[in-house]
Amino acid sequence: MKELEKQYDPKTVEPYWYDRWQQKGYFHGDASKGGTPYCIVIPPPNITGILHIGHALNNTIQDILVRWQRMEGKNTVWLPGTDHAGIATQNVVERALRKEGKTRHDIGREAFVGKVWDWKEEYGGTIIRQLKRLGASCDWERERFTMDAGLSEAVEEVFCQLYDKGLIYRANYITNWCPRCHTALSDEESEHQDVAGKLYFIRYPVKRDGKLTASEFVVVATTRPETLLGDVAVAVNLKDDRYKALIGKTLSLPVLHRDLPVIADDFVDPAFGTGAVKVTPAHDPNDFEMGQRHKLAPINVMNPDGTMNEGAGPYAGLDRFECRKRIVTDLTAAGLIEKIEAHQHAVGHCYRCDTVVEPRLSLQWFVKMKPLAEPALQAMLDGRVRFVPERWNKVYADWMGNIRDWCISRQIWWGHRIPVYYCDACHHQWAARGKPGHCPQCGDANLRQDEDVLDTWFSSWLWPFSTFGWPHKNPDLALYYPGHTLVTASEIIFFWVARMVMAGIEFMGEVPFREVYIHGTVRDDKGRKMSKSLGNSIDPLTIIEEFSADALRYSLMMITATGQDVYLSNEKFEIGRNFGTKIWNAARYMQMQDPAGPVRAAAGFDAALLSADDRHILAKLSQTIEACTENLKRFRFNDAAQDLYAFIWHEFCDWYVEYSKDVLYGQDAARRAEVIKVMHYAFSTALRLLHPFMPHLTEELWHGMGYGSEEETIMLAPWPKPLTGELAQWGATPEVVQYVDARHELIRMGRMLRADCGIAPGQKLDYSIKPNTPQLTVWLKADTTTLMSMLKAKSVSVDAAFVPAAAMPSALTPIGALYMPIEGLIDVKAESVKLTKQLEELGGHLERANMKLNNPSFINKAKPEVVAQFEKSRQELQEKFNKVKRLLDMMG
RNA sequence: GGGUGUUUAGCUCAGUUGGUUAGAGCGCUUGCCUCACAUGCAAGAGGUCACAGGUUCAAGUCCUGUAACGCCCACCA
Repeated sequence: MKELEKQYDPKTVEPYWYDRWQQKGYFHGDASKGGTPYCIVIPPPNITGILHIGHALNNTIQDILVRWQRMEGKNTVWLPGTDHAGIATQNVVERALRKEGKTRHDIGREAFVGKVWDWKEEYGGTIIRQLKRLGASCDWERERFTMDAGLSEAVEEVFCQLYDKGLIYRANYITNWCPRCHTALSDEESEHQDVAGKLYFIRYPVKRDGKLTASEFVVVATTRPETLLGDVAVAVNLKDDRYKALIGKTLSLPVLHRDLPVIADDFVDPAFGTGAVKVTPAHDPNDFEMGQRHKLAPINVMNPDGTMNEGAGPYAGLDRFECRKRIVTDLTAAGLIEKIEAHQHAVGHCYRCDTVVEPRLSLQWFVKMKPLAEPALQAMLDGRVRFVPERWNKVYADWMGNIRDWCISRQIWWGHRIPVYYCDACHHQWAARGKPGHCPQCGDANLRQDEDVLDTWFSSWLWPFSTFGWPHKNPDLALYYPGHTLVTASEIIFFWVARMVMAGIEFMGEVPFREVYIHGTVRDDKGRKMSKSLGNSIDPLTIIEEFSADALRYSLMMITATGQDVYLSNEKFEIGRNFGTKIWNAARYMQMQDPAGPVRAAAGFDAALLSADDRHILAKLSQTIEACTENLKRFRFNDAAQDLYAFIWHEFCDWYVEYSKDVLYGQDAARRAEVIKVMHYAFSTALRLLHPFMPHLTEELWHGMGYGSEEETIMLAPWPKPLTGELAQWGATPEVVQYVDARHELIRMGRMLRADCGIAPGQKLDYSIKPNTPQLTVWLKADTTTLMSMLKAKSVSVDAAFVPAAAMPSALTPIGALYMPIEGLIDVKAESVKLTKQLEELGGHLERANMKLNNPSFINKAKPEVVAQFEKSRQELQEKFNKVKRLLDMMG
């Protein structure tokens, strides 16, 4: 126990406690200790990354869950680590290399990969250090990297299993190609962006009897004129009368003068463009399929870097966009451009470098996804894994249901090299774990390994079990798999979450986590995504510097409604800072009153000495425990944060501390001791609830106040339980709560009157409250009309008989008396619900009765007495109905 | 094109199974450096709950439609 400084100093306090927690090993989970596991794996940030505000949000949420569950006594692991981020990291190192005037090809594969490792050693830990500054209670002893030995082993194992099962294949196919990164991309890595492009209408001359006709053309529309160099046909719809006669005829490809057949294909939509489509199998996925259907060999006219190759004839060597310009110029000169229209369409962009993606034919590796997706979809439908908020279930299901094969090969050097080997002697090809010495078929030792590396996500999708030592069986894997919760943003549901579910089921036989909490995206105050290029990003470390890590964490939680996007600006962080200051000062107040208070508080209360206010704050505390816990269970972090804020600031500080001053500065020693006990009880409990949100401040106060011994930590203090039994024991009944709440209302009204009537704050007024009909008598210098209207606005009843003038101090004018009915308050909601049920029942009867009476067959068949009797009872019912309705109206 | 989210105070947002007077923070107005806290205290003003219908005794909340903005997915060249 030490005296609290006047000013809280997070800059020294926060790192102090974080280091201590780490030294003491509080973050580490030990499988041999057994118990109920609670495991979260971190979405591994890229080694190229620096902590941005989205990470801060994501990791604060995870830390809150983990710290809460740790206090609940679970065997907790939050497994941290980083992702090697293939393309992104390679780009960074290549850029550095370029500054030296070199390319990766100049230094060779091995040296380049060595350089990336060097870079990783030097800079790859940045984000980890930043997570520590945030207060993340990760199990750092378990830190993993997607390229470390264990994970690489898992990657090879998975590749071989899928390969041997026939789920991995190699094929020539149109893939998304990034000409800047020189690699294929998966569909997910190609981001569609709307682009204001142009639709070029180009004339293809028709040949008759092998000769060009001067005036006959087929006009095709395209957004990428340069690809016409790779055309092998023009397609029309069989049902399109305009072109029927041309099917089977020959056209001449502009510029290159190649002969192109006119073919018929259902794919062509007669309503779009001109109804005639150029067929370019090497540069368009649809055309590729058409080419296959019609057995037309593709012509590739582009190099991997996006320049035109020798197939482009005179345009060889030009960049694709330069070529586009030139070809349009040339076509225009030749009179072959019919028109050019503006055309808005979606174009794929590389998710790493934002270059326009080129659909391009190349030899790539793929994973067959359907067999993996079906059980993963089923797991969600069964509820074995569920998304919060629920709406993401549908997004997940849609993707799983329409899944396409996953292109997993990348033409880069940084990553897990594809473990496929080729024997040139016998042309055998196989996948192997570890580096094989010779060909298993012919024994030849002259082997080649595939040059490509795997998609980064091919290691990420194994993260929940590869990090625990899979494929080797071990106690960690047995206890901590499957994990409990996954916390992430919606952007990587397809990249990562969905694929982890598939891998978990395929290789572990069970989903990797039970629930997936999808939080919102952090945006700036104009609704834009935070990004470096926009210059609108808020650097969490700057915020930590200016406010504190706890302030950052708490503020983020206050404004993050479940799954909603967060709009952020700098001043939002004042919430957390001010809250921290408030708490600090409340603690100082208590310490000043009685430094030994916490010790005495441990003794428990003497119920007979508790006042209504004491009981009230204890009841509110219990409500807060319950609400806060429930809200954490439901991922309602903003509500939980709000609960704590309202309790600590408004109940505890605004009311209870103020109330306590009367007692603590007073003479009644027994009451004084009791109030101090209550105060410490409430405060220390609130600190525990707040710990997951503001870990450093709460630990500092836990020790500063002396709630735990030097060797203890609030991190492992038990999570508070609602005080159901205790409240009854202490006499903290709902009536007491209602009474005190009502009195607060009265006091507020008194203050209002003071303020409105201009009574100086220093001037004492005489408020008297009588039991049962607590009456506030106010003497004020104001007229009755004013008071009446004020009271009316607050809908408080005013006794018609004012206090007799004789009873007033002569210097003041009596103006009114205020009544607050405490006994006999009607629970309008409960009563209404009761009546509503009655009404529904009556309504049902009534409707049936009406139906019967309106039914001709009933009237005809029934005896008149029966009808009369029926009519009578229907009227009675109606009356009853109206009565209930009137009652309801009165209450409403 | 399909899906999905948002629209509530000047601003940023809560508002759970429909139910008492629609809340919070910031900002604003007024008065206070009152012995924990001016990063504070007390009081106040400020709302046609996007719009139009509907269901209900009762709608910010449920249903139908409309509009604006946003996000995701998508091989009409």
